Formats: sequence, C-alpha cells, structure tokens
Amino acid sequence: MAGEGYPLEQVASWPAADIASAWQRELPGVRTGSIEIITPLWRIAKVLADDRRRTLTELGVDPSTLDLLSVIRRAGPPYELTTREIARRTMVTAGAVSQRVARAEQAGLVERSSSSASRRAVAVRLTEAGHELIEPVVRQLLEHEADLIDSLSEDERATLTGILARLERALVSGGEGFGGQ
Amino acid sequence: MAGEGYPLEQVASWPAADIASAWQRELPGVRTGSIEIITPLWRIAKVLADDRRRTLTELGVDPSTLDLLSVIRRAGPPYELTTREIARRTMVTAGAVSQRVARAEQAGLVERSSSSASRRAVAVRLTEAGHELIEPVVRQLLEHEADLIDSLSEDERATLTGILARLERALVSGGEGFGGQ
DNA sequence: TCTGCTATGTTTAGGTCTAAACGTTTAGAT
DNA sequence: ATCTAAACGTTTAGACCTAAACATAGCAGA
Repeated sequence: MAGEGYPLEQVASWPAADIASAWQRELPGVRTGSIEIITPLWRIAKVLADDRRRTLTELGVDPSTLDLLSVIRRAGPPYELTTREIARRTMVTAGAVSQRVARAEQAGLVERSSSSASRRAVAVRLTEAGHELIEPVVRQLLEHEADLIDSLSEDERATLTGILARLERALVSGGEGFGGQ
Repeated sequence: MAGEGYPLEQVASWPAADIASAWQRELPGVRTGSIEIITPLWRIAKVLADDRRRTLTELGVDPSTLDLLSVIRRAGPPYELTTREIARRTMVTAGAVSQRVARAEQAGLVERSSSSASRRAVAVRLTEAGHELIEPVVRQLLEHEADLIDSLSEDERATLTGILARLERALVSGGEGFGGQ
C-alpha cells in the first residue's frame, strides 16, 4: 500500500529558470541565481508536505501529531521531553507545542507529568497507545517517501544530501528539524 | 542593507543523519535514505521562509501579497490574471487567492474587473501603486537572498539547481511555484 | 530574606490557510 | 431549446500557527 503512490496531482509549472530570466530582463543587473534554488526548494517542500498529509490521513494521524510523537520517540528512553525541548527540536513556538500536546493528550497518545529535573518544567511522555501508533506509521511513511525520491539516482541522492547538509549548516547556527520523522 | 543579514537565530540541531540512523536502529531494514533529503529540505525551506517574512516586514509587504503581485507582474502585459490562473501558478487554493486578492485590493495594490475572455472569470490587475511597490521590493529581496546562498560555491549552486529541477519534475506533473518572486 | 531577573508553560487574539458548500456562468449533449 | 455537467469565484467553518500577554517557579546578589 505504501508503494502504490498518489498521482501527486499538480498543475503546469513555469520552470524556475524562466522566472529568473524574466526578472533579469525586468531588473537588469540584479542577481537572480537564488530563484533557481529557492523556488524549486519551496515547491518540492510543499509537494512533499501535501503528500505526507494525505498519507498520514490514511494512517489516521496528522502531521503535527506525528512530529510530536516521533521527536519524543527518537529521544530514546525514557521517552519523555520537556515542552521547551520539543519546541527547540521541532522548530515551532512553545505555544504551538502546548496546543499540540493538549491535542495528543486528548487522544491518549501522550501524558504530562512534572519533570524530574525541575519543577517548573513539564515532561511529555509517550503512552502505550502512543508507542503502538507511531512505529507502524513511521515504517510505512519512510517506505513511501523512499519511493518518492527513487526517481533520483544513487549518485544524485548522495550529492543532494551533502549539499543540503552544507547549506543548512550555513543558514542556521543550529535548528532542529520539524517533521523529522 | 541587503548585505547586512539577520542572525538567522536558530537552535541546536540534530543532524538528519543521526535521525536516520536512530530510526534504522529502531526499525531495522526500513529505508531511511529519504530522511537525509526531506528533513534538511524542510528545515531550509522554513528558515528561508522565516527570513523572507522578516525581510518583507521591513519592506512593508507580507509574503502572500508579494506572491500575488509578483505572479501578476511576471505574467507581463497587460499585467492581469484570472483568479484560477493565480491559484494554479502559486499553488494555493482558489479560496485563498480570493482572500489574498481581497486584502491586496483593500490596500489598493490590485483591481478586480470582469475578464475580457469569459464573463464568469475575474481578472486581477496591478494598479499603479502595485507596480510601484513591487519592483524595489523584488530587487532588494533578490539581492538579500543571493547573499544567503552565497555560502555555497559556484559549483555547488549549479549542481543543486540541476538536481532540484530534476527532483521537482519527477515529483509533480507540473506545479507552478509559490513564492516564486 | 528580599528583590529583581530569567526561564518555563499556558492562554488568548489575530491571521492565514484548506476543504467544502454555494451560486453563477459556460459548454456540451440530446 | 433544454438539460446536465463542468468551471469559476466567493464565502464559511474549522484547523493550526505565531506573537504577545500572563502566571509561576527558580536563581543570583545584596
């Protein structure tokens, strides 16, 4: 089922190169090189995000909840993280984390308890149901997304991985990923 | 001023490679290669989007409005596009376009008129104020974003441009960019 | 001990998006 | 001609996020 793949229905696009040369013509002398990187990067990010939303809908989760559960699960035993730490690692505001945790708690996937470290901190911990939900979802999601980027060759994937890592390091001092599975 | 650059304040990150190997350990045999592409890609997209929002705030526009104005401007004379066409090219729903146009119309940047082509279609056209706003904004934005990706070498930029274009074509049948300047 | 100051989590207000419902216009079929 | 289906734009309901205000808890220094 993960291998089936959606149509990824999208519409006719202008190549980013055309946009760049159009602006080059309108605003002579301006450096338009960023367009051919940033534009496709955003388009790809959006297409992948839309696809993930559809895939997760079929699996009965939403992207924000997956993001929350997986960052806790990835942290390893005892599978709990403070609100602040989750905010840092997922790159969303603490307020958003608070809301996400409230939703997931409502669904019985996580529990809040006072952290052992400090009293003002709140530990968010996976429940049994949370553990049982996330593993198969992540497995299927990873298989599906591996299929999606299979269109690139092995060499291209390796090159892309390297350049993206370099660009990310250059752009951010740090920055823990959101949606990092 | 475009060269100054923000701190791009971000927090400590786990490399995507670590996330991949963590899941590889938890779910042996699953293909985790997509993580090292999709995760940094989303992180970079978010950092760039946040940065653009800040830059545009200083210039007195918001990203959605820039997106709207620039897609019309790029279309060339007579600088008008139907709602549907804008939705296709910017990859947002027709409802969102309707709302964007309403805001921009309120600000005097665009005008609505019935399209010459068909009566049910609505043509959105740049006003004088819209024209005067967008040119300097795009110029400064492009200079700023060119600085941002300057950390990559000339070769890396060219390679990245090529692979991203290939990946985009593979993922979407078409798909006109949003935020495409 | 008291007094700021910082860190943490929550709540709220405001904004934008998507998805769906709706009414209208156009094109095609019979 | 009329009917049906599709396309278009708008509106609305619901979801989620950010930014800011808020309340509490710890910390550092006199």
